[in-house]
Formats: sequence, C-alpha cells, structure tokens
Amino acid sequence: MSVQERKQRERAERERLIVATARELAEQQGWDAVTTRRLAERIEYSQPVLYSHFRGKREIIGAVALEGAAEMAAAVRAAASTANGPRERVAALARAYLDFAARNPAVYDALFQLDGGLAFAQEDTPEPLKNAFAALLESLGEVAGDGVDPGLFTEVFWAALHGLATLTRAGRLPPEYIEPRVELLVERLAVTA
Amino acid sequence: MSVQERKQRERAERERLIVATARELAEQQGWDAVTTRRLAERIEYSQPVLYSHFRGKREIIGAVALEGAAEMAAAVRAAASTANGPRERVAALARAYLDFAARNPAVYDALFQLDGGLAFAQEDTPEPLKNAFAALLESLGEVAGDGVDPGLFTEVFWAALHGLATLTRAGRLPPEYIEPRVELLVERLAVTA
DNA sequence: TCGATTGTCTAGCGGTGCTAGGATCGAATC
DNA sequence: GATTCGATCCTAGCACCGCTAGACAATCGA
Repeated sequence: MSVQERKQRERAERERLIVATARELAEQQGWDAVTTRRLAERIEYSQPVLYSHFRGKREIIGAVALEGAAEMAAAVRAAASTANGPRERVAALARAYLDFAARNPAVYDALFQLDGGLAFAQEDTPEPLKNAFAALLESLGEVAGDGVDPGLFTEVFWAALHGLATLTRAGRLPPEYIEPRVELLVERLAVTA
Repeated sequence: MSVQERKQRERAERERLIVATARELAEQQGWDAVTTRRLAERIEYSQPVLYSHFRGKREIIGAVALEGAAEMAAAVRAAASTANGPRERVAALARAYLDFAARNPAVYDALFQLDGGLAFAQEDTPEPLKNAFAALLESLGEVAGDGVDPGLFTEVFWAALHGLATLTRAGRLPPEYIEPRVELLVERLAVTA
C-alpha cells in the first residue's frame, strides 16, 4: 500500500509544481508565454505529462485561478479585519483588492479575464470562488444601505473595483490617483446608515 | 493621375472591407475565429495582402476598436441628448453604454479587452478614443459633485460600467438585475448638487 | 519468471501569425 | 506596337501553438 501512497503523493506534488510553474511563468512573461512546451520544459517532463493532470491549458489556467481566489479572499479578509468601522473596512477592502490585482496581474487575469473553464455565480461554482465572493460580501453587505440587497450591492461595488483594476492595468487609465478613486468610490457607494 | 486615384480608392475600399469583415467574423464566432487565413479567404485575397494594409493582426483589432469607439461615442451622446436633467442623462448614458457592450461584444473586446496596440490616456491617443471619453465626460462631469474633479469622477464611473459590462458578459455576474444595478450606481454616485 | 499494467516519451497532426521570393500584370518608354 | 520596369499579388514555407497516437520501458502481481 505504501508504494501506491508514495506515488500518489509524488503525483500530487507534481501537479502542484505544474500550477506553481505556470503561475510563475505567467507573472514573469505573461500568459502568452505559458505554452505547454515551455511549461513542460520547466517542470522537466514531456508535454503529454501535463495532459495526464489536466484536460488542457484551460484547466491549468483554472487551477491558477482557484489558487488565486483563495489568496485574494484571505488578503481581503485580513485587510478588513484590521479596520475599525464599516466604512474604513470597505476602504481597506478596496485597497487590498486593487493591491492584489496589481501585484498578481497574471493570477488576476486567470481569475477574471481568461477562460479557465470555471463556472461563476452558479450552484456548481467551485468553493474558492464562492468563498472569495463571500469575503467581499461580509464587509460590503454592511454598507449596502436600507432596502438594497447586499448581494446586489456587492456585485456593483465589486464591478467598480474590477473595472478600476483592469482598466488601470491595461493602460486605459493613468496609474496615478488610485487612492482618490478609491476614496470617491467608498464615500459615495458605501452607506453607513 | 486618375488611374492612381482609382487605385488609391480601391485600396482604401479594400481596407474598409478587411476591417468590416474582421468585425463581422468576430461578432459571429468570436475573436479566436478571426485568423489571418479565414479573414483572407473571406475577402477573397491571399494572406499577405492583409499585411500590406496592417502590420499584423493587432492592428486589425485596433482598427475595429477605433471604429467601435466612434459608434459608442455617438450612441452615448444620442442617449444623453434625449434625457431631461443631469441624473436622467447619466442613467440614460449608463444604459446606452451597457447596451452597446452587450450588442457589440467583439467590438467592446477590441476596445477594452484585447491588445489593439492603441495608446490610451496619453497625448498620442487616437482621436476617436479621446472623443469617446469626452462623450462620457460631458454628461458625467455634470454630476461629479463639489470639489471632485470631473475627470476623476468620469474615470470611476466609467470603471464601474466597464466592470459591470465585462463581468456580466464573461458569466461572472448573473445577467438579470442589470437595471437595478444601474439604478444603484446612478443613485449613489451621481450628485445633483 | 513472466505477462499485464502503468507511466513516460518521441513523433506528428492540423492549426496559428507572419514573410521571403517568384510570378504576373499594367503603365510608361522607345 | 513591342519592350522594359515597377507595383502588386500569390505560393510556399518558417517557427511556433495545443493536443494526441503509439512505441517503449519500468514496475507490479501471479
């Protein structure tokens, strides 16, 4: 039995290596540079090995996305926990979100820009994604205001953050003035009532 | 002289055909389906002809983006002109923006999602892009509120719209509840003062 | 020890964006 | 009107892509 177990462990380890390498390569040189050939070379196995772990490149992107979702949820919760009061919590959350997107552009792309074959906003949505949305909802739901559905409010606030993140990184918005943008967003959208 | 002029005309006509065909193909089957081979076949020329008009696929995407920017600016201005009062104008603008994104997903992608090799928010930004931002600024600047820079406000509001548009279309947000999202956005962000 | 199973690799398929070099055609010259 | 010559276009091919079939070796169970 222990032989099989060791093999399973090694196999799981190699799977982690694939995902970590894909992520690293994507952060270094962009997702376009993440080809199955390059990835295979970096993990020092042949190309077909990748396909014994994942159906294809899409699934590898999806795996990086799930990893990123967990980290983002943790980052957002950590930031929120250090702030006092609902508004400050939301401001901290917004900064943490944009900071995560700026620091991990490839992961952010895997999550929200690229097709990782993941289901969103459905019952079969993977747990890390649901959890990440829940992390946003926890802090944002507090400031939705009377008569406004917390889920709806979270979607709108999240969309605003997502827009700022993507437009900034794609060069569509000048990278300065991030802080005043966040302040404006929080000041207007978040209702303390 | 007239021979050369005719050739120039025909050449310009063929360039329009390339852009229109690329756009059509992208709207029908997505940008992934827009390959230089398929595009060449559709315009009934060989592949290298494309490269006598554009540096590469990127520039073709860029050309579609510029065309789309002009249309979007017109759509936004038309919607804004029919509304009474600043707030209603902004609401109409928001609906027109999201409607344009939903009706022309490939064009919207060319504009804001894909790399069309265009400069944004710089001095050498192409005129149609500046003009499209100006169209947003015209209506949104009215409701920025005291002490808030109209440009900054426009950026934030635009980012929110962009986030809603992309997240919805990518399946990250359920497609229902578009209207209440717009209402929430306008109600909170737009200041009549 | 021998067959079966598992794991991995080499080689190759059809596709991509892009380009070099030759063929062809039309305009200008003799 | 024949001939040069330049612009224009196409055939063919490069290196790369995601993905897979089939050969091969290593390991396991009998």
